[in-house]
Amino acid sequence: MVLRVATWNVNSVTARTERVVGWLGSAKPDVVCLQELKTTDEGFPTDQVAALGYEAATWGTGRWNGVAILSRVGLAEVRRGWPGLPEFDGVLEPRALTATCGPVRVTCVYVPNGREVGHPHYDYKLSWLDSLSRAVTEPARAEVPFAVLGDFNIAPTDADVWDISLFADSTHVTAPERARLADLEGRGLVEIHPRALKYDKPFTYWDYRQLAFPKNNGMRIDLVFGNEAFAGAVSDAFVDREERKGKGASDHAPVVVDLTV
DNA sequence: ATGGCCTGATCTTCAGGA
Repeated sequence: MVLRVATWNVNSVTARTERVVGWLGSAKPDVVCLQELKTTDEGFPTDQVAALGYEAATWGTGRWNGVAILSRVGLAEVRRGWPGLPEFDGVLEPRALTATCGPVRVTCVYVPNGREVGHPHYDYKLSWLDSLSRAVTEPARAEVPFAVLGDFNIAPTDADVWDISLFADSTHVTAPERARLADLEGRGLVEIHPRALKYDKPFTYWDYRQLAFPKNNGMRIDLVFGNEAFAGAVSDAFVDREERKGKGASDHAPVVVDLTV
């Protein structure tokens, strides 16, 4: 079967409901990982996505963070986080959700931002990523197609930001962060590189400020890592840049991966 | 015009985002 899997940081599913529902209807993904819901489980527009045929697993606690997995090919064995998931300021934040959706198992992640190098949130980001690596060790080796996908808040290479000279001493591009991505690859996951539909680089995020989108001052921080079974089934992958356009857009564009499984 | 954003809550100002 052909399966379309996507990840998208929606920057508030409440503010974005119309755009999310519209995109589901036009892109017709089978499985979607959403990040930054910025609402509670009760606040998620479950009925509106159900009307399009999607089951929804959510983990949202309020104003910050929040992740969901939508599926129209089945939704089973849902797990919130994993044992050993670090807390920040004593709070277990809703940043990871895993589910089996038909033939694939997916882990949806919203990796901590880090704020500034040296900030406690940066240390939290690195610890969180270490915890992720441990959590994916087993599914990475499994025969079931598995992917971890979401907003990693890391640009894998210098080419994944519009101007690396502006990122000296910044989060998102540091060696310790990138080492965590390499660690995922060391556990048998490979990065699925999306095509850009315009310009040369498949950026996934453009700041709302300073005309970043029209200038294409973007970053590629929404990433997909698949195990061998998942990567071997990929037929196409691209960034749906069109969704970043217009009034009421998220500051992130969806990353879409097509599989033949 | 040489700076230009968006969200939700603590709500007319702020933190956080990246």
